[in-house]
Amino acid sequence: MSTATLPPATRAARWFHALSDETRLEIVEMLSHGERCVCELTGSLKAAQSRLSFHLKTLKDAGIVTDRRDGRWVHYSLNREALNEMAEFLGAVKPGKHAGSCTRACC
Amino acid sequence: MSTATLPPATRAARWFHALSDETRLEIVEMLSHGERCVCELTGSLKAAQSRLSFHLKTLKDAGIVTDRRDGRWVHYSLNREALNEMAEFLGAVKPGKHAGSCTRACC
DNA sequence: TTAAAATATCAATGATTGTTGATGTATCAG
DNA sequence: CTGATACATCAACAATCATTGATATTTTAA
Repeated sequence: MSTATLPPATRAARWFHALSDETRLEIVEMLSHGERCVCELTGSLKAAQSRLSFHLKTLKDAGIVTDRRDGRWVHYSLNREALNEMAEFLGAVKPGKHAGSCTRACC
Repeated sequence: MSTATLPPATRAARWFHALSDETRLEIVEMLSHGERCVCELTGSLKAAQSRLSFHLKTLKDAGIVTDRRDGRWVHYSLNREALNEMAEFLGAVKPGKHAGSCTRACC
């Protein structure tokens, strides 16, 4: 279920989709403080367990978070690499990057 | 139709949603080379006109692009500010930012 | 070995989003 | 004024996504 082999635009679209939901952004915010287990997230975000699980899976499938089982708990943490690549994408796309070499075809 | 007054998480979710579609990412890529009119985008991306228009509206509503009418053409360009804020969000969320001050509640 | 806790998965449903083709609107050229 | 061009909007439909409640799985404790 890795996204590593997908074409770049597809990968990027999945990353952005994973962050396009407020609940998932809250999860990401919490994980930015460090690894958290699902029970902590369920407690803080007022969300049903299966809902949380769904959103965590969405984030995981997109490669934004990783999980680690420890006994009966599962701990989630952010994947720094994915966040870096997203930031890189945004940087590459900033206006002005290509200035000069880009003429317009019409109008 | 501005997003300026929305709560930050809502705003961020909309930005990310706007970039969660491959067609829109292609549009953004093209606009990163400079302002473009719809006819150029329609030509390059193999997409029906109404489809393009829909995606441009989505990007515009999210504040990612701006438009400028010039006679019978409409030119779109990237909104540098929004891209900066997205990058800022990603930077703020990178693991390690809060190291030390964050203890875990359980597990 | 049984029971309970932590989490995942599933099926059903509803909500949101994207696509298509048709029609509307503004602007310009003749 | 008329017709054509560039673009937006709309309605209908299809596809994707999120939510809920129920059930399954794994692990540990008693």
